[in-house]
Amino acid sequence: MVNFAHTFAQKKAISAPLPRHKAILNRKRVSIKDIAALAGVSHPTVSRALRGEGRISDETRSRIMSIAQEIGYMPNLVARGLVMQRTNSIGLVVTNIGDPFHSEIIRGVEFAVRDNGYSLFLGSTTADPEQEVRVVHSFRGRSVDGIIIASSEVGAQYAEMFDDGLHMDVPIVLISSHAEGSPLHSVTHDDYGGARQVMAHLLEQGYRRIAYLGHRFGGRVNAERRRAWQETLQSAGLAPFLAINSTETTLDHGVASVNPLLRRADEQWGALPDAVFCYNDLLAIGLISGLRAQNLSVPEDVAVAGFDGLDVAAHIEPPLTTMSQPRYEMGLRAANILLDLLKNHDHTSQPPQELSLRGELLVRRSTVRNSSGG
Amino acid sequence: MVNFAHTFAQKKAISAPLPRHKAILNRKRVSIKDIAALAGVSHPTVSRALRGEGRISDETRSRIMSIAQEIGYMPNLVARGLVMQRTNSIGLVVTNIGDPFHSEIIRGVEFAVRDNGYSLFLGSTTADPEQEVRVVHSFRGRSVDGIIIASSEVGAQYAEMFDDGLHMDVPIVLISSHAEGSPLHSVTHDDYGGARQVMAHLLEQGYRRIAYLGHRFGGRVNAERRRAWQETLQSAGLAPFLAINSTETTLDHGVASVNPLLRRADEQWGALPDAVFCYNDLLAIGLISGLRAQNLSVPEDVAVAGFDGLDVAAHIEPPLTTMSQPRYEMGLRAANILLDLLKNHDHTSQPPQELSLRGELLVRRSTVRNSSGG
DNA sequence: CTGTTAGCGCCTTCAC
DNA sequence: GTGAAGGCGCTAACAG
Repeated sequence: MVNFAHTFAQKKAISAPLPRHKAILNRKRVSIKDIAALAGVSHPTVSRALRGEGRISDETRSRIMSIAQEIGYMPNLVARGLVMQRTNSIGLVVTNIGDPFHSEIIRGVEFAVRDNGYSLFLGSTTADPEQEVRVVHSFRGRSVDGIIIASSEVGAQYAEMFDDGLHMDVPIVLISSHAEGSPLHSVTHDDYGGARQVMAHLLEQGYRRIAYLGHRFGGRVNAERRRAWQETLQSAGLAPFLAINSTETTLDHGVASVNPLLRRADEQWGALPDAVFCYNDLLAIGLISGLRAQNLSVPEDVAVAGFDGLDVAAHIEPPLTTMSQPRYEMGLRAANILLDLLKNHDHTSQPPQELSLRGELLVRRSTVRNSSGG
Repeated sequence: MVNFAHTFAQKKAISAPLPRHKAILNRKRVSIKDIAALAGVSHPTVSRALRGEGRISDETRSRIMSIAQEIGYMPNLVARGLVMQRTNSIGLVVTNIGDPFHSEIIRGVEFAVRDNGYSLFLGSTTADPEQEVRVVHSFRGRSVDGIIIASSEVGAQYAEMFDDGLHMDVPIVLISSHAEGSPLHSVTHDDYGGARQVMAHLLEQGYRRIAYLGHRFGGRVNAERRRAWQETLQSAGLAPFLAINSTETTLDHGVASVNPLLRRADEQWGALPDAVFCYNDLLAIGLISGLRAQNLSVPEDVAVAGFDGLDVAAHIEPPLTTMSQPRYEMGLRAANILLDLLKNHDHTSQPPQELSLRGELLVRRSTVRNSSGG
């Protein structure tokens, strides 16, 4: 089906020298010394030839190249990393790989990283700050050239750890850090602005008793979304506020939030909430499912809005109104910031880059009454 | 919030020696030579002390340990990897990180790997065989100790590439390979058996015109599910068969499958299909969404069954009947097989391990008429 | 118990 | 243009 020899022959020998003959890979791995012996030159010469660097006669170069390809030479990146003090690898830390928000970030980072010839270490933390620190340190032990941390629980404290901000040996870029005020490179989503948009939409639709279903351990991100909710209601002269906090942001926790939510609403308003603004889509989708199980219909009885813009949000019933974050792009941009920093050999002198991206409000039926739209 | 110094003090110095004083990490990274100089011993002695190996007086050992901790020593895993010919890292190849099926596999692998002190390289292929080969070779260049490949498009051909099956320098474990008959270590799901269960359920519910919505590039996996579908219908004396193939397995492709499906059904049966068995949950959820857009109700007009057991499948409307694969466990088991192989220094002599896991049929409302269950 | 010597595979001065 | 020597940080073999 796939002709590997052919595949190989088309690539530059140095970047991915594939063996002409299968079976060659079985031998102990060949080094530049082996090539040198076969070519009758010294290994530094082979090294230069393979990297296309230095003045070398075309004749010896092509001879070396063809031998390299013949015996299936493949540069040892570990050895190169040791001498170069640069591994061409970066580490990515996420809290939960299974969460669609994070998996899109991983996808973006992976693409950018691979596209630039780097390799990617992946580690997860399950939102445990100590585990996060442990993973970051393990990456440093691996001598990665840079680190990206999504949903950091530690955030600004890295600056303290490393004493004076960015002056650490390996640059760090944060994505949607849960921690406050990081003097570090970062890519964030405009959570406050986005949440204001959602709230404005809900008010415009005529909802007044708007509850917030938040994330107890959501740190800065949750705080921003909640603040937008609260300020919007205050500006509109609406009170009291009803907020519930979920300890995790899974579908099941969304379902489980229905009862406390309805109970609290009954206490405060003696009625159902008009609408619920959820910390994220998983909670929102779970909530809708739970409401349906209680024979409450969305949006007629209770409207629901989410946050994130998961693909599946468009395909549930009713389709979910949500603030779509450019998750893939956030990963991509974070990786590009890091790779840029790495080009500058002296990344420690760079001022912190702070990039804030805007999402897009996707209005769907879960918040729109008297409409057949989707 | 988090006291790093404290966190560190509790760990063994060798595994994660954190600095007592912040700011120490700013210095050029310290090596065992620095410690040796401070302690007035030779570096090999430091090396031995740190690894708790060899006979060393308790006095010098503890002196070395405390100096190491004091100056924030951290072993350089690149250097260690070079001399040990073993990096304590493994590579994981997936086709699409964003796909929930793969992200759960990643999660399982990552957990097992980290739990055993290994690091994880991640690469994706977008289902391109050449890209898959490229990623695998880049991992070999990184000198990973082993490789796990999910949904391989190449599969058995690795054996050919490496001439005689398992006798390659780095062991490979396949998860749900799309390619046929691999003489390689593998973890698979019993797709044929699982699909038989789904089909038996559909027949039992009285459906007769059962279509299959497949994955054109699903290889072995798709073939097995489709074969189960076809054989079940044949055994039941049902024909003709209606199968549609989607080029990708996304929600949108599920939506887009509605029209060709209904057209074909009209041609073959002059009626709607009774039920549609889908290659996976994403296609199924998209299909349901698309049917709803045409004012067709599930399961009354058309029943729909999926495959994978995504969490969200339980929370859409109607809840989706699906064959739940133990995705996380598949990743976990694959990693454990690999790690076991790695303990045996001579993994080349091991016979291929082939593990087949069984899923669980989750019957929900999308295939059950005249019922209020879910 | 500890120091000396050597080398993993590669790159980078320098000479020639 | 090319070879010789040295070292990245670590572990391994052998002395003592």
